[in-house]
Amino acid sequence: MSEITETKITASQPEQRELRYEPQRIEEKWHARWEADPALYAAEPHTSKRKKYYVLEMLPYPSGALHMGHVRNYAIGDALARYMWMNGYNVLHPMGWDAFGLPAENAAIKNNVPPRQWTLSNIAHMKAQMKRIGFAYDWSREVATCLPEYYKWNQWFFLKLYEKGLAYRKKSKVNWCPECATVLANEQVVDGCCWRHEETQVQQQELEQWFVRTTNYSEELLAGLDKLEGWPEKVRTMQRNWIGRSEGALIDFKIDGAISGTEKITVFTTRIDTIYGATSIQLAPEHPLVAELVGNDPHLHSKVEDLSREQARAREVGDVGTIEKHGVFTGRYACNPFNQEKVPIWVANYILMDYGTGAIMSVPAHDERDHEFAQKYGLEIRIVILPRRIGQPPAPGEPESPVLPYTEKDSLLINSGEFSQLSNLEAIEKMSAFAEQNGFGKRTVTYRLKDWGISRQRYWGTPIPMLYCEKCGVVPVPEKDLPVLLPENVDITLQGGSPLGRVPGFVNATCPKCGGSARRETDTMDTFVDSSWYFYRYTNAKLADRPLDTATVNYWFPIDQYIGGVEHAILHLIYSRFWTKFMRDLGLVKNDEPARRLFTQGMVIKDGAKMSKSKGNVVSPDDMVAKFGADSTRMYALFATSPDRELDWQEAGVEGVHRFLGRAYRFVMRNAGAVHNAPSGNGSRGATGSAELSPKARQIERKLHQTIKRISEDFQGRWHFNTSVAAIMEFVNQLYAADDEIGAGKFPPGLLGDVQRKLVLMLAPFAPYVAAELWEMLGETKTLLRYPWPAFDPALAKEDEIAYAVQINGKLRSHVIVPAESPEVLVRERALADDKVRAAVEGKEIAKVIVVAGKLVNVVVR
RNA sequence: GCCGGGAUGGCGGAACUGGCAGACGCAGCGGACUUAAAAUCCGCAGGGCUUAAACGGCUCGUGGGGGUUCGAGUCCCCCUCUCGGCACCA
Repeated sequence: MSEITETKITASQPEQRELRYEPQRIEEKWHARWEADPALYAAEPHTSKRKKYYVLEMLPYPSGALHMGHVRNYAIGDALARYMWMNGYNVLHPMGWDAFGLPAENAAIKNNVPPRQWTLSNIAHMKAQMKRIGFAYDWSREVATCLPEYYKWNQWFFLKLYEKGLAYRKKSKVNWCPECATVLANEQVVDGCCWRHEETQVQQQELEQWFVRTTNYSEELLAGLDKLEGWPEKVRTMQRNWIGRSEGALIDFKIDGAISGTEKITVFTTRIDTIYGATSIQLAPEHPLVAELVGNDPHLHSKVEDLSREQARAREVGDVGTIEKHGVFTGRYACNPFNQEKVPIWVANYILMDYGTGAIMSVPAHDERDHEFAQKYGLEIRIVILPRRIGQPPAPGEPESPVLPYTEKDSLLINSGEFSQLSNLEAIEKMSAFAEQNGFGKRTVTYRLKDWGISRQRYWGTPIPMLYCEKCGVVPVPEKDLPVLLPENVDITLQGGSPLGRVPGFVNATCPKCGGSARRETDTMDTFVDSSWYFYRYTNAKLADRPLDTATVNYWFPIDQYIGGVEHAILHLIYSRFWTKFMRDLGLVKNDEPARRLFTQGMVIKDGAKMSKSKGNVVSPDDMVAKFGADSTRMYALFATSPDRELDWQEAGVEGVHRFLGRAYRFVMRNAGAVHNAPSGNGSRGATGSAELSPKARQIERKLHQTIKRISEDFQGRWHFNTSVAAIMEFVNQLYAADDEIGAGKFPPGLLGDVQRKLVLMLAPFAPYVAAELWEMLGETKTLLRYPWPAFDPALAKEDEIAYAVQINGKLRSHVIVPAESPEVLVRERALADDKVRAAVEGKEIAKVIVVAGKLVNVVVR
């Protein structure tokens, strides 16, 4: 690899120069040719007889440079795209940029570069990197979300959301990251910290915010998961948990001694069957009733304040769930509607206002948290469910005292009035119905999923197209006035409030309704809005008067294969599912889900740890490409392990792939000439009949077909491209092993030509540069992307003979070689005739002989 | 705590529905070519024992313990470690 030696050889042995695999030379040549290659463009709908196939990799944030995770992601998608082209599909394989976002502003502050400039130059650089690596993207459809041509449609969608009542404004407690100086969505808070600043604790603040009613689609977002069979179960589970549906009931407890205007507390429970065990009511510190219950009692008041603070702090730190439970008795009582019992009303720090009703009935006997709390404060623990029929002994390992949330079918209610003796599942049914009939409760469904807060107090994002008029109130910007342009030359600082609020030319506007003066909304949209629908825009990226063309979208959608990191399992993938459903309801698209299949690739690590600047273990794609070439870099990313697993980057492994490509390259270099004039066989044998093949040639032919079979199956099935690459390596190794015959010109030229063409075709999805070079060398002119993927002939792939493993009592002792498809009796006979078997069996009784067709014989002796 | 991955040579990893564990690659060792080195080509290669050596033979071996089976990396039960996700959600 050293340059010194290279020069020397070039000088002293010019004839060897050609045999040397020089990726830089090859890749630069093809890189230039592909710059304007129409083969990379998808055909417009119905202009091609090919079936459509939409393969999409998640669009990157233009942070400055590609990292190995990108390379891996795109290498997977690109291999698939190329394979699908070769299999006759009209492939849409686009790329774009998730170009709004905070890092551009941080860079602006740090380096005094305008965000737009910083972003666009990053895009230019990263696009050049992608092209250098040879990804076959249709760049005519490129999208950058920070350009008005794109974000205009974010604003348009926002107006539609507003029109449909799906966007609304409310003052609410929000997650505030002091580092970003902006609000975060719930989804962007990780362990109480900002998703971008893992060290920065999120604070709670009250602000007027725009929200999108994602919860309108809770049920459909959940139900749709069952149908997404092409999505990883892991992602579906994560989304199910995130949506967090629970069925339960709302139950009213009358407050003893009415308070002004309010006389009941409504609790939410999923376990109405335990209601006879409720020994207190617990309210969240923020519950609106608390203030009234506390009244003028200063002691109680400060106690509640403490509880509230404890909860807020726990939330900020992210260890809600582990803090010590505290509470305070309000001195008041409420009435259990089932048994008319008076239970004390408490306020507790473990009750959350934003789930259910912010009030619970506490059942210490059958809920761990309530149990802990009751023990601490000496509240009654009353068992109302037994885990089994009375009179039956406890099963081994079953606790005598069932202080557990029993849900088994044969669990039994006790001490529950007329509901005693019912199983708890029956009880849930009957008690819910009873509560509804008597007007003090009703069945309900609660979700954990919240509406999506999209307001960001940042500059580099899509302006929210709304106006505030003193006379008319909140007024949407008329569609014809879109886009609301993001002003340039804005002074960006991290001081509080939206930067746009300090741009008078932006803020001051005219009310479209009354013509009076109005103030513009100065917040921008969460960048997850941008990425919620970008893949639709690719189908017609230049459309000027609409976000998309429905007919074109309907041709391409749903996405056939979406590929990206699992870190987007919740955020991006829930928002974009929501957006699709919203678009469908607008009549813009007809698909319910954006993507039929989703693949989440594993992370790229180095030395067992995530690559990071602080650890100093970052491997730059540029370095790899410079050292070993793009083909080796991307092929290694597929070879090192299967795409779904974590990949430990080893430079020596890249070098190994480079060596392999060199072997393949040299093989074709040496043998291409021999076949130029030979008939180009459509069958693998060309002009030569089967009978004339030497054993070695027959073996090569067989291996060829076996290899095509393996790779085709890997693409269609499990995507274990690591074994696909290994299979090609094995094949090339066999070609070298036959070099005595091939080198001596003893191989039929038809076969030799076929072998080389198909070898190149198989390399094409993984190492497109060297494949293109060798393809040309073989005298082929048609571009590889439009050349059909080779078919395999099962008859030619079949072995003539099979070596059966022979075991004695399950231990390998020998092998016997028999013709393929020998009947079982023959295999058995040959195995028993084997010397080692006879020796082992000598004087013993053969109990059984097991023959596994095509694999082994096991002789069981006693 | 709950849910879901994972644990296989010196290393990355193969073994697809139970059937020859370690494909392929890296590192290593030996040889060919070379004045020499690099590059290239060929070969060896899980551990232990046996053998002067080679061949061969025996034996142990897929995180640990048990089980099912003619046969288990693969299936079942229990446990350890590890990585991800969720976590007072009532």
